[in-house]
Amino acid sequence: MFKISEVVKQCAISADTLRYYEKIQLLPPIHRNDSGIRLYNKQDISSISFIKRAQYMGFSLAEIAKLLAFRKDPQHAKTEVRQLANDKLIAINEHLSQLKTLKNELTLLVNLCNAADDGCPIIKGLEIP
Amino acid sequence: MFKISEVVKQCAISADTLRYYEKIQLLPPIHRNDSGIRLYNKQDISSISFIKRAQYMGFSLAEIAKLLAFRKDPQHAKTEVRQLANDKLIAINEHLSQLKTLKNELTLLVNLCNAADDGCPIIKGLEIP
DNA sequence: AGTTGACCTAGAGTTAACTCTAACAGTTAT
DNA sequence: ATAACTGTTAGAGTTAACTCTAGGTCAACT
Repeated sequence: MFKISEVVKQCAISADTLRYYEKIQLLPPIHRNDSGIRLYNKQDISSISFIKRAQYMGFSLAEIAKLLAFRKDPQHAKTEVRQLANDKLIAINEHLSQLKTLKNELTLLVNLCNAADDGCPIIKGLEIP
Repeated sequence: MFKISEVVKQCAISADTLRYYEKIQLLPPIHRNDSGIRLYNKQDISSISFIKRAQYMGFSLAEIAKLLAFRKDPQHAKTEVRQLANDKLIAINEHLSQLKTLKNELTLLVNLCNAADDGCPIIKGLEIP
């Protein structure tokens, strides 16, 4: 059983965020001691790690809530979760190609900038369209 | 001179957004006719295109405000704008590598999902750490 | 006994970038 | 002339995901 400060350290998350997750029911009501202090158990820690990892992987908290629900009933999860992941992959690919384009354009402009005498080519580049 | 509805079509932007940009002084006060109707001139259209393009390129409205200011005084812009673009490039590279990792992990999990019999490997994959 | 320090709460504030609402005015079409 | 359309405003609401504030309790040290 871990007090909130221990979870803060272990999971690299703020106490506010932990309480917030509980408030929005992303986490279940956490067990309390007689003084009302939250005591997180291993399952809670596992859920928090799950949340952080899923978040890093691009899932929103709303999506993570579904994933956590599915985690309790894996038999029924397969199709829906795969759909969720597939949708994410499509979005990520779109995002990736946009970022690559942006990177190329910016790199070009920054390089041009090193050579230019008059004005700033970054500004000019943005003016073209 | 273009009425707001024309700008909406030409620039693929909402009237609300145009008025919002003027309110936050990203755009200058737009010329009005006797009835108080906004009439955008070519310079305004150019600024709006500039904004949209810069936005697509990953600049925030706050950054774009600076770029627009610099656009009026290109002589002094070079260093600062290049710095802005350089910072953006660094952030984009970071973002790109994170997205690539995420894509690889998700692809792997989705592929595993096709083969699994018990539970959902996406869920299990998230549980590992 | 007193003072930190960690913890608690409800609720407000933050951020970016819109988006919507209500209520009104002027323009165009029939 | 009347209905429909397009425009106007100030200001409130939205979204996600926190983050902070004020005011309080409780346990541990000095």
